[in-house]
Amino acid sequence: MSVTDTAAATPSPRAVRRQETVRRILDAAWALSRERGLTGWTLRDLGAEVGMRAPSLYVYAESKNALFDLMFADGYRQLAERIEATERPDDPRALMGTAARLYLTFAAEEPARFQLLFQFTAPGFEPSPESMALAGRAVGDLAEVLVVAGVDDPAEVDLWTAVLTGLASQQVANDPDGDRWLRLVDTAVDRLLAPH
Amino acid sequence: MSVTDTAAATPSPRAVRRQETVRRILDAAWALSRERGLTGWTLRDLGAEVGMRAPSLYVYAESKNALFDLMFADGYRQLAERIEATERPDDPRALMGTAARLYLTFAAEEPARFQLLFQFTAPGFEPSPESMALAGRAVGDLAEVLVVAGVDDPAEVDLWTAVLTGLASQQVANDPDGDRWLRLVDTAVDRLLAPH
DNA sequence: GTCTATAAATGGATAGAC
DNA sequence: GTCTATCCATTTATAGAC
Repeated sequence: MSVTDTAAATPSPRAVRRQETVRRILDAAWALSRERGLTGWTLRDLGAEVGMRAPSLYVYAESKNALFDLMFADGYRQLAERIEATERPDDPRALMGTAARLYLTFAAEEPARFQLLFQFTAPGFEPSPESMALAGRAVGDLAEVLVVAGVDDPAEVDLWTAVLTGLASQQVANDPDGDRWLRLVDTAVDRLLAPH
Repeated sequence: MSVTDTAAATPSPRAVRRQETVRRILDAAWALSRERGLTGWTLRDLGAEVGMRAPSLYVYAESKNALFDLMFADGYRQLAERIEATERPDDPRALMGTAARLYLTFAAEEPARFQLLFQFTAPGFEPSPESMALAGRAVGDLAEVLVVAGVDDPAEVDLWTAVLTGLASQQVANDPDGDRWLRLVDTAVDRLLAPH
């Protein structure tokens, strides 16, 4: 095992420091995106926010797109954590409602994150295969919940993703500080899940 | 009445030529947006497409945002025409289905137009009050159809706009050349309209 | 109304010193 | 790892000739 091995059980102090700096950069990037939108800041701005000059950022990401990719992966990691931390009701209808509310509140609480993760709104950005795998896992989790609720038609998964992202995007775009679309989630679940 | 009055019953030849040039510019802008995305072209590109240099465009629009606003208004005019040209079934359920299909196909056939009209995806662009009035009229038309279908709760209008834009955005983003979400429209109408 | 020329500003990225 | 300095490309917009 090499001295610089970052996957070591006890990572080197150097690797730890590096990870901490990446964390600070990501936090700053989210903060700027929250304040000015996903495309509303430059590398200079980000450097200033984190306490360094723009060129120094290249030590941690080889391009601005690579930075978006770090944010993309970070966002899906946050979603996965949220899913893991949420209690799963036994009742299928309740489970479905919980899942829908989870996705919607996650989307609505950080519009910029929602746009990056679900609407690919960053110009010219395409997620790396590794990041896409994280995204696929999230959709898989939703499909899994649907199966428990007795819905196993792939077309149903499409319908649900459309409805959930539709509610989220209306909420984020037209009532970012309110709950005008958030509070429709139970109605939507009832209608979509009604016997048919 | 002045000689340059553009609202005259018989517009001056000069005004006609100007309108024709604006039309050519708009067509070129839509073509470029279709090929490269709404933000994928510059004023230079647009000028080249229409057969002039970038600075000449300023004769017809005082800024790039003003150009987006012309496109925005043009898009809603296209939607209004489409609505007007569509037969309205007497049966409320059939009417609702027709309206939903109209919106969805309109959105899906030109992703860039959908993004500009319904997702405000152009950077820094905000529609003028005049253009927003056109947009409001379109939502009003949908609400009107819902009333005919026996749905008059404002929250229902919100739910419908969310579902329709959700289906449209998934279609546009994930299956631009197919109909994976388009074909879900009747299912969606049935579920949302089911007695409750 | 269209052109050439150019301003003015932005912003991603690199070189090389420390 | 961070810095200064700078490159280089892009792009909106303006001035003024034709």
